[in-house]
Amino acid sequence: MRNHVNHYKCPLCDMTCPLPSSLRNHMRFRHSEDRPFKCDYCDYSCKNLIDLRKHLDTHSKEPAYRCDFENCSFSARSLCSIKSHFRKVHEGDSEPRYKCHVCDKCFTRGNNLTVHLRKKHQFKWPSGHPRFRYKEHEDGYMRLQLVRYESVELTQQLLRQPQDGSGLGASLHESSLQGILLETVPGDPGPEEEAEEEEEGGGGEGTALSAPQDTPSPVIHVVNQTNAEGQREIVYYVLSEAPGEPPPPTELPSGGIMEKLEGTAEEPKVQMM
DNA sequence: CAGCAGGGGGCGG
DNA sequence: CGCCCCCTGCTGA
Repeated sequence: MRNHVNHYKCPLCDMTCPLPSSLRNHMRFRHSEDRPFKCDYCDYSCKNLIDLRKHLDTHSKEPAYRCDFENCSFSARSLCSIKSHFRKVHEGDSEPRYKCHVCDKCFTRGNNLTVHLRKKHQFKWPSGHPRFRYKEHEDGYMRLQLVRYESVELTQQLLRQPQDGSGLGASLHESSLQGILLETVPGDPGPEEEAEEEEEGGGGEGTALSAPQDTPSPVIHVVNQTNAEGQREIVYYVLSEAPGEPPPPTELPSGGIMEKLEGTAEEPKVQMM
């Protein structure tokens, strides 16, 4: 009870879950090809009922969803379209809220920012992590989440076993953790302009990656590595348990959400810290 | 070409 | 369910 970490690790990938049931759920979705829910009108099949219902909407001729707002005749064939319409038209929420943390360009949708990050800044997501996560900041903007909350066990395993002899292929970053420069950032959320021996290229636009201000004192491990292709990768690991302090109520939801992202930049202007 | 937006699908919580 | 993925067509610079 002293910490909120995920204790149950998937044997097939680096996912960890807080409960056996959630791990079972994960394995069913992620590592099973069973698609017991089949569409009666086409060859489509999927893994749960919700997705099947979403698919069935695509077979209906007329829009299944209508806007509830007074005198609004907007209709759409998907629920998310209705919701985005409502936010945009009836709640005046039309300002783009997804902000690129590198060049401060704003986008209306997360996936459009994703395209921008990949094409303009050569970001990518590591294997086993199929998407970017965006986090809402104090200023209301959604920005790429550059840290991931890991369990204590997971992080210690990572730091302790740089290479696995068995080659089971299930460890965190496989055996690619050789020649790592490891740097720990103290909990002080001050301006951590900790220049390494590497020179910074472009310079000016470097938006600082700040530790979540609302967390007490997260222990952040910054792993700087070079992968097989010679590209430089930076991986952030954040322990969700700050020693001697209770987990914050605002962030770090009950399960000890873990997020990990690594950004890579092929240019020598790695600025994410 | 970059950005926006609709539609449909995947999947973690 | 919510968030993000991809694919695609449209639009303006």
